[in-house]
Amino acid sequence: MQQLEQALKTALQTAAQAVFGVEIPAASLVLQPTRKDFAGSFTFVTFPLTKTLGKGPEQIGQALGEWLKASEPRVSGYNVVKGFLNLEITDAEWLNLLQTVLAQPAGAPVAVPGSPQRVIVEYSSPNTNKPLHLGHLRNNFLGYAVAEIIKATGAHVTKANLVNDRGIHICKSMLAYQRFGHGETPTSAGIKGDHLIGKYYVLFDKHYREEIKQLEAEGVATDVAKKQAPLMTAAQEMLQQWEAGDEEVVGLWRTMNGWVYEGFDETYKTIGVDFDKFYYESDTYLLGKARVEEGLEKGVFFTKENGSVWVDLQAEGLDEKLLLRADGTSVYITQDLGTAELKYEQFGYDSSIYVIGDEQNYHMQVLQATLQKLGKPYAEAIHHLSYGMVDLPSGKMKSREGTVVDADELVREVVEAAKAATLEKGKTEGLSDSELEQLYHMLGLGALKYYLLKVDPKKRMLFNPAESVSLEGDTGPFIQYSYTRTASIGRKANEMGISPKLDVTAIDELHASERDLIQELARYGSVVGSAAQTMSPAIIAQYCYELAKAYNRMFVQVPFLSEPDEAKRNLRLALSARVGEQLKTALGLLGIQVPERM
RNA sequence: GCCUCGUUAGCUCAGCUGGAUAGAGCAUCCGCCUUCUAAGCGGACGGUCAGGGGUUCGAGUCCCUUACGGGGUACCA
Repeated sequence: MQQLEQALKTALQTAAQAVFGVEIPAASLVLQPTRKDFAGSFTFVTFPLTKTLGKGPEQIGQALGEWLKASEPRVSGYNVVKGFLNLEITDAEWLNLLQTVLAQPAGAPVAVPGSPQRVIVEYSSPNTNKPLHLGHLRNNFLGYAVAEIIKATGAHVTKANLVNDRGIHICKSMLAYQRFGHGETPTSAGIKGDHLIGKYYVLFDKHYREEIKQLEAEGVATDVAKKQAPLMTAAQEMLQQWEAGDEEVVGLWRTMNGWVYEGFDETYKTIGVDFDKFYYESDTYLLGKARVEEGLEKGVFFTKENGSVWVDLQAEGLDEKLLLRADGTSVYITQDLGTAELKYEQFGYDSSIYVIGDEQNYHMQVLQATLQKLGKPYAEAIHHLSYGMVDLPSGKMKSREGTVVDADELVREVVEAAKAATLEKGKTEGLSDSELEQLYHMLGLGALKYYLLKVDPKKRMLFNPAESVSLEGDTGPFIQYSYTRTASIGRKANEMGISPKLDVTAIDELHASERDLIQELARYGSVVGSAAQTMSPAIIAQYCYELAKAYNRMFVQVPFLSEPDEAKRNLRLALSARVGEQLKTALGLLGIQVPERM
């Protein structure tokens, strides 16, 4: 595709030289895809040339078009509408393009010049005090997809999960468990470990609020009550015990975190995300202090009277930021400084991506600026894939108000919806029970993943339950369905004993739907490139949709197996097979699997 | 207050470095299954691109401004 465009650009320059004796400035030498309602495939805008040439836009278009039609073999025709020169490409050139596409396997790495080679993507990064919810799903799907997309550019990618396994929030669950748990376990309760812990986190909050209410009734001011409530002080005590290595507390912490990890593992498995490396905040939270020391020695950080350590980022347009508390304990950013260094030591990345919600934009700026102050070589390599919140039709998700959408439950629902729809269609006789279960799972998750990934990550999005399980239109199952059509055609061809040999020389004319499809297929490389660069799986999702649509249009317009002309039939079978492979790999980048039948 | 992001069809979203009559899906309505999967295809309806200025051959896109909304601005994470 790029070669074709490049060739046309050079031809345009030659044309301008031959006809007008001038050079087209690089800025004006832009080709854009022709709008659907006009004939042609590439459009050159002649407006910018009117000044230098002193001629009308149409006149210029006519002259250039005429020259190209006569002298450029790739151009079969042209038309001029106002300042737009639309170029039509010969079928031979389209077939040429198809051959270069087919020369590479569909899953072959797409080289992107100047793209990073060693990449680490940190995503998921859950707290271990409650189960995953809808917001985590967006994070997980984004992280997984971005990692896969960058892999597709040939880079070496490490998927990392920084587990936030320590802190006051964990102690709250632990404390509630101690008080009200009666030795309950996930097995004895028959509840997934993460949900069990989540139950106690909620329980803590409930009792805590009762205590506050009671204190308030006794005439204590609200903010004082919040600090003085017995449960809160007990939780803080527990955190100190934990940091001091108290055996009982640490033991309980290990047990309860263990339950949570079992629960998370199960969820990760069902939603199909994975990690190459786990970091635990309990291991890394002290590492940042060494970086703070380093900054003080280098004189880029400073100490206030009370002993707290700060960095002054006002020159960078930020504020003074605290790096270490007066009592010497670390804050949020302290740990991040440590983890960044650790990751660099272990993986030597030239790009380190953090998949974190956009409420932390400022924090990430501070992190990067602070690392720059320290003169860290990897500071520039830090990229924040900042994504927007997922809103519900009822408004914001708030865990305290119980308006969160639980991840496990949501997955069950989408799979159930896929099952119901599949049974209704009744096209799956002959599949075994386990194959059917797999199919429902693929479709349900396909719908959910596509739904969450098709929106630009940076934007806040609305989660509409009905639309997330929808199977029609711009949805995952629509694309999966298109894939099964290619698979079906392939099977039938096999049964009929056809092993298509593509002979492009025997084809005199292409159908419009075939040209469109070739153009779609040829775009894939640049699509992956820009998705990787902008860290946007939405671009891949859109592409899958466009490709599937182009295929379906062709599917209803021309015959495949019953095409009498053998050369044409083979071309279509080759196109169909390629579309299937391409859809499979592209959906794979989004973590979406494809069934052979549905 | 300051910083930052957003506002496109009834709803959910596309719209690449400014380019043609602003595009999809859903919803509503109308067609198409005795030939390869109708989870499909075609068509209709639907827009003062939040408002106002500016830059230019040309602005949804760039600049300024107003309104509304989100997020941030903690010795919380």
